[in-house]
Amino acid sequence: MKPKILVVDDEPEAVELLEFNLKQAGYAVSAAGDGAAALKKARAQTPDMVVLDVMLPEMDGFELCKNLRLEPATSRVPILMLTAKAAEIDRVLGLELGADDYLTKPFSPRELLLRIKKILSRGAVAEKPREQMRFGDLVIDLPRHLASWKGKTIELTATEFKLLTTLAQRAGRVQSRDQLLRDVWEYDSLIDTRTVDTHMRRLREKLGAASKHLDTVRGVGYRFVE
Amino acid sequence: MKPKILVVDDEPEAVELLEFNLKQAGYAVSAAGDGAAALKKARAQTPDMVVLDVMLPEMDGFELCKNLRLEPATSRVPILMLTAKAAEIDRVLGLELGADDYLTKPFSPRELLLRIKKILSRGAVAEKPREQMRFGDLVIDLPRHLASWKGKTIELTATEFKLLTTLAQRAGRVQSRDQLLRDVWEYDSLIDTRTVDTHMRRLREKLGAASKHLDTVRGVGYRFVE
DNA sequence: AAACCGTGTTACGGAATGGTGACAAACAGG
DNA sequence: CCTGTTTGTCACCATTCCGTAACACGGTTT
Repeated sequence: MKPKILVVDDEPEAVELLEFNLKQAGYAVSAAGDGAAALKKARAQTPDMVVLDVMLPEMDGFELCKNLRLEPATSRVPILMLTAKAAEIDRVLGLELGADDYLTKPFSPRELLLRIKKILSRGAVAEKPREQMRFGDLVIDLPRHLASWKGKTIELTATEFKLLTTLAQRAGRVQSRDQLLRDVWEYDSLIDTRTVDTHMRRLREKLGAASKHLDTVRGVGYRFVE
Repeated sequence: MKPKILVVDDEPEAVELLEFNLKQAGYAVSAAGDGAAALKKARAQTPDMVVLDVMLPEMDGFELCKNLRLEPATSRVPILMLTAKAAEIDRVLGLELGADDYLTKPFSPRELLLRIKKILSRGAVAEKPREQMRFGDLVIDLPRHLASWKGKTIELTATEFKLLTTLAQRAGRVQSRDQLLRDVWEYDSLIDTRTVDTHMRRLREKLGAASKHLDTVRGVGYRFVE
């Protein structure tokens, strides 16, 4: 599972540039153009990191940073601040705001990626994906894009495979349909759809006996059990 | 009011060194030499933070960390791990253990104090909902969406589960029916309050012996007791 | 002691939920 | 351009779940 990064900047070109570079580097990126939207997205997605421009309309970066720290859901998410003035640095990193690092504009993409990597590797969150998983007779191999049951490979389509791996990597924890739509389909909008159900059905059909690992939690979502 | 810090290490000299530095910096310090003693002290004092050496006789640091997280009284206390090997870091900070930060030996006192200050400044505000709770033989696991009694899972519907967790997270405090309707059902209007009663009954029935945790407070509401 | 209040208990019909089969659009490969 | 596969959506149905009403019970008040 790629680390999720939330980019907050009011200039569309800046967002686009950041987004391109981060995606290139293998991160999952979402963006927000103002403080209110950023708070909302952060709450909903709990990203692994927030990259945040100080200059924002309405709620400025400082304010947003404080708010992120105040909410239980986001208080521990690392924050990287983008600032124009070197004079602000002390305040940014101080206890009052508690950002994890800063960058002064202009900066190179390489510089940015280095900072991000450093913060994430420091271990704030960073749940690195397991490349191969085995649950009894069920083996899932990510790089080979293969799933097998008792040594016999199971033919899965791309979506089915991604759904299976997403569930398996969070084994034990229930995933809501919305979460799955975001993580597997990469939808932002919350369309009410039975799509997830249908794909679960197809997945179960193909897995056969191995489908005992896929639990339905009525009223909540689905869960992979070991 | 000085923040209380519990230091856990089996080497007396190490404890002394830590104690000196922390007291110098204005913290109230207590110490424990092994896992069992640490658990007992943590329960009794509920410190603001635990500094914990991984290498311990009997119960090692990992085990202790897990146990601290499981008990309601200490599950939210930030933990700073002292570890010798960089290889262990992932596990320490991962979901399984959930320490808040780590330091590799050897480290300077200044470094230690910086980490502590940072964690405390953040954790003071962050009352994040507990993901797992244990009350005697009753275990409630939010992400897995599972409740169990003496290791045996209890089948609960979505609403019943939410009702149980809502009460358990505010253990000790009485919740009025209106409050429960707001928090569990997310209703604004005042509908028939007997709905809560009915669900409490179903919950008690399914919990069996564990229903001793659910108190009725006549004329007020319900309360979860430990 | 009787009326009363708050809660426990039981039962039931409507509503929500998820499984299933079918289908058409989108897509990929030759 | 054709063909077979994949994928999102829909309608239908069995099942489960939930809210309400009605009644029973015990403690409290008058």
